[in-house]
Amino acid sequence: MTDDPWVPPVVLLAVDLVILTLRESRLHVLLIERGVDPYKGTLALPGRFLQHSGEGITAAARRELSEETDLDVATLRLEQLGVYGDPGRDPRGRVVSVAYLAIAPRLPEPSAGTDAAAAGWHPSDRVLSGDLALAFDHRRIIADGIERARVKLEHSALATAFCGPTFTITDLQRVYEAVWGIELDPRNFYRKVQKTEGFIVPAGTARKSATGRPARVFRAGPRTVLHPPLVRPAEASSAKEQESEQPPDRDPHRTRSGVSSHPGEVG
Amino acid sequence: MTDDPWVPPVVLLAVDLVILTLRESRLHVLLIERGVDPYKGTLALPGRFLQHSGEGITAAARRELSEETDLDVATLRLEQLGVYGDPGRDPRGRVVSVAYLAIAPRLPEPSAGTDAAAAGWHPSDRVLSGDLALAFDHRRIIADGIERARVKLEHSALATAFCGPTFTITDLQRVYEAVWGIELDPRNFYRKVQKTEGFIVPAGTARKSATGRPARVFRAGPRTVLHPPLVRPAEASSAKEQESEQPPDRDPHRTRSGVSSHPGEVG
DNA sequence: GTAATAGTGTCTATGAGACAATATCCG
DNA sequence: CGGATATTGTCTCATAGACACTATTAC
Repeated sequence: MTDDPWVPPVVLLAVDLVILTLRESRLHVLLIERGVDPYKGTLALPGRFLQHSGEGITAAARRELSEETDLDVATLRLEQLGVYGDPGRDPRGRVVSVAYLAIAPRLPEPSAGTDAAAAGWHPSDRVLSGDLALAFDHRRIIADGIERARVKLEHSALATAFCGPTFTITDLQRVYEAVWGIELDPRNFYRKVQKTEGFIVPAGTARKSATGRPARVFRAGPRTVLHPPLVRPAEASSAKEQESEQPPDRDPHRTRSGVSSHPGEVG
Repeated sequence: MTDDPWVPPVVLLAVDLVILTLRESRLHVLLIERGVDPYKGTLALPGRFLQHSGEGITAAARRELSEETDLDVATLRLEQLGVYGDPGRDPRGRVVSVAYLAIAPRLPEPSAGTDAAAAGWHPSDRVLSGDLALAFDHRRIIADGIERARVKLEHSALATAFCGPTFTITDLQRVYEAVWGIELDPRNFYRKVQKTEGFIVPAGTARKSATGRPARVFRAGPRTVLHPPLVRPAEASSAKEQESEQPPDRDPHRTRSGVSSHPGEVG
């Protein structure tokens, strides 16, 4: 806050959503195809400008989320990722965007939003690898969002948000494997998850599968913070990220896991 | 990003800085006393509006930092904390503020900034406890910043940023103790820090102290990410924070340590 | 039976935490 | 020397990871 009497310049404020889900054991992100310039025809994150001066930022994000998904917005969580406001990131002028991260269980095909020619799920690795062209700085926002999800999987019960109301321990393992991009030992994972009291709780009957022994079914427990954390192996960070996801380090306080993967770090 | 042809509302964009340092083994935050309304005479974070439409957000933050401290800005690190943009947080209108976290070694008394009647260091616990009145939502911003620092201490070499160019292992321990608000065993801390290769490296001669055996001197090493992390004990999180720092939970994915202590989380 | 997945038991290496013991300064 | 702090050593317990083994289904 400054007290300068002179009138400061104004900016346009937008929200962008990184909505992640699992489809066929792979991490996907929801993208829309832009219907107008700039970047007409290019894939982009769902987002919108603030509708009016009194609209809260998270309120705008929540509204956008409900437009893009058919889910009950009240059950979904939104977490602020950060601000992306480089001058020149949007040719229309000074647009500052607040990015949010949302995790969704397997969804039906998304309903096309008002301003979206098409909305659909895209594998995260295709996005990160540069296989797909993205509008604005949205590739970086997605990379930051995925890294945030990776970290949160270690320390919070976020993984259950990828699953439906009930799930098996194997389901949960697939979440970790997809987001972290590695394989885990099912037996150690099983014990680890079970031992973390309150993480998951039994939910009735066993679920039969086409083959093999039916698995017990669980639902998310009251515990939201994993203590001790479910540490991801070193490979899960260094290996995959350095080649694809992370741009050259800009700040010494970021590296392995994106402990400081928050946008806007500067030296 | 939305494609609506209609003109969206604009907001004023500001940056606010949470600058932390250690003084007499206690965590302090830099505050200025506001010279004009609103909140004239109240303590607040140093901050400013964007100077012109082409100014980058981090550039603005860096500029504000150099105004408030005499330090070489190039050596300091700025990390984005989040966006604080609730309607009504600023009586002057729709002001959205991007908060940054900076860690500083022991500084000389700060130079009064242009718009500050006075600038000075204040113990963090007095701020968090509500002992001191703060302008706007700055108490929450500070709480978020401190929590971020606590987490980063676990996973990154951030602690060295609190120290001068060289320091002893005991110096480093005091950083952890002050930020985490607990006491650590010097012997275990010593080994732990030494074992983490690249965290700190010897820097020449031993430093003599008034009493006791002189300690070896180190400087920050190349390693910026601690792997495995320097886990803080459970008491360091739950105990202190629940009473003072954290408001009632708003999101199930936050609790112990502020894994998700990023602002703006909503259900 | 076999195939396949779920779940349990066990061993080992490593790290955390407690804490005794030693080293090196000042006076 | 005694007081104080630094540094090293050692012991114990808990956990992670590897992996053999048993259980329960479908066919």
